Amino acid sequence: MAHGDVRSLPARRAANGKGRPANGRAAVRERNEAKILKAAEAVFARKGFSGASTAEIARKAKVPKPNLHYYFRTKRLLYAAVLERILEIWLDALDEIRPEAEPADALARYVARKLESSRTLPEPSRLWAMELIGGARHVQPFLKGRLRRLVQQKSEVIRGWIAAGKIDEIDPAHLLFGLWALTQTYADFAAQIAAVLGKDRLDDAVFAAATRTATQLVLRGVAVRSGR
Amino acid sequence: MAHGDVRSLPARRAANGKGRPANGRAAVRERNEAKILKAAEAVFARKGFSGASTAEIARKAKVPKPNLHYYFRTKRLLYAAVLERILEIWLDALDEIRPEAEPADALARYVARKLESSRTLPEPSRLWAMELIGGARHVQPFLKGRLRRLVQQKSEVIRGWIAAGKIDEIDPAHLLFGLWALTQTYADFAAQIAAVLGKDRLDDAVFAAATRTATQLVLRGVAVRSGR
DNA sequence: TAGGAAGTTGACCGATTGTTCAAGCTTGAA
DNA sequence: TTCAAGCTTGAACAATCGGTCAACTTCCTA
Repeated sequence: MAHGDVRSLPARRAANGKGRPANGRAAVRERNEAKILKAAEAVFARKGFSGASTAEIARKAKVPKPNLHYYFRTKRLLYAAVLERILEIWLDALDEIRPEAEPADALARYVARKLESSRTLPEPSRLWAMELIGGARHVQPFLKGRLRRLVQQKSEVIRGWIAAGKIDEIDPAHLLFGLWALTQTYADFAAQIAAVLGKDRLDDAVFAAATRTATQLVLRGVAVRSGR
Repeated sequence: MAHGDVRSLPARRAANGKGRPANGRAAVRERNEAKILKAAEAVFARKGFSGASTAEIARKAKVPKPNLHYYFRTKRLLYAAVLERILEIWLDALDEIRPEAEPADALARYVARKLESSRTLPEPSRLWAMELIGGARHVQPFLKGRLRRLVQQKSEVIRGWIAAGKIDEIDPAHLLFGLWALTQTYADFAAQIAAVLGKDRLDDAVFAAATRTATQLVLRGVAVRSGR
């Protein structure tokens, strides 16, 4: 990642393991960091890094501004911490793409999971999109490293499916780009989709139709031969 | 649109019709406005509305900062002027979707045109994406009005294709959302795609593969029975 | 229970934000 | 040739920017 370790200001006794209720120094720290991270995520997602102001984040998190700098030394480190949290969410669904899985199941489940996280966690997706549109300066190492290797690895799985005659010929990487696009659009461009559909927000019915449509495009698009 | 008429500061003798070479007051104005709009487009596309600074736009356009305010009274009006230019580009390709067209041709041509503009004009697409992610505050009237009507109208065309048995059952609006997503991702998220593919920029080969993959997903996805 | 680290916060820093102003320059119409 | 309208621009505006500081309170530990 393109940032120093945030967890080094004071020593971090960390984890707390047990779901201890709410006491002790560590608990205070954990609670405040969470409050700030959540507020930061929302503001960065709407305005991008340079558009977001620490004052607005502090206001939304209901802490005085110097408190932000106490827990995260700079705006940039706060941004890095928010991005780091998002990476895992972003990658999570990809483990549906496994060699031994049936392509129809795997792809349908992947689409469903990605759409589900567009529904329940739209802000991380939007922040990620903002970062990429802005040139991905803060996540370049991740993209060129871990994500690139992961895509190569999953592409190998898809090529395996093709070789086994389970799906039609298709460019594996571009299939993945398509899957990302088809699913994240419902988080990133929710405002457009809602307005066009004449709704205030994207409700369950919209996501049901989205899942049906995206799944159909993908499964028929790669001509999955179901079964065995 | 969500802005006043920019063209009302002094009287605008406008248009110039003929491709007159480069003289006269109107020509100076036209040239400077174009310079500023181009620079503004690039900066807004990278930073969003609130993240962009008029100083950076002025620097990039190579004009003193007060000159910006002479031609576009405020930052917001400049932003509105940039957005307005983009709307037409955005809608243009949609006229491929016509009742009398063969679905296979129409959809393939639509995908190709959209990908072509992702390749040649990525910045307008990115600016549009930034605006939508940020909540679409400046383009809400357009989305709920003109775009909504256009989508309803094109959905009717697609429903016609379905009724005529030319393509399979599918939700027309979500098919359009999918088409937008599949094509604009190559402009909006170019940084991610390039990094993952190990390239510096998206070259012609990438766009060729993108066109093939997206077209395949769409055409097979809706099971076009090629006509005649 | 005393001491000190951890956490909180109002006031303030220089830099940058969008915007205004007034003075000067350029140019086309009379 | 005149001169007002159009255009240019350095200087400066209040407001906000990210960040610092020192004084204060809270609470764990020895």
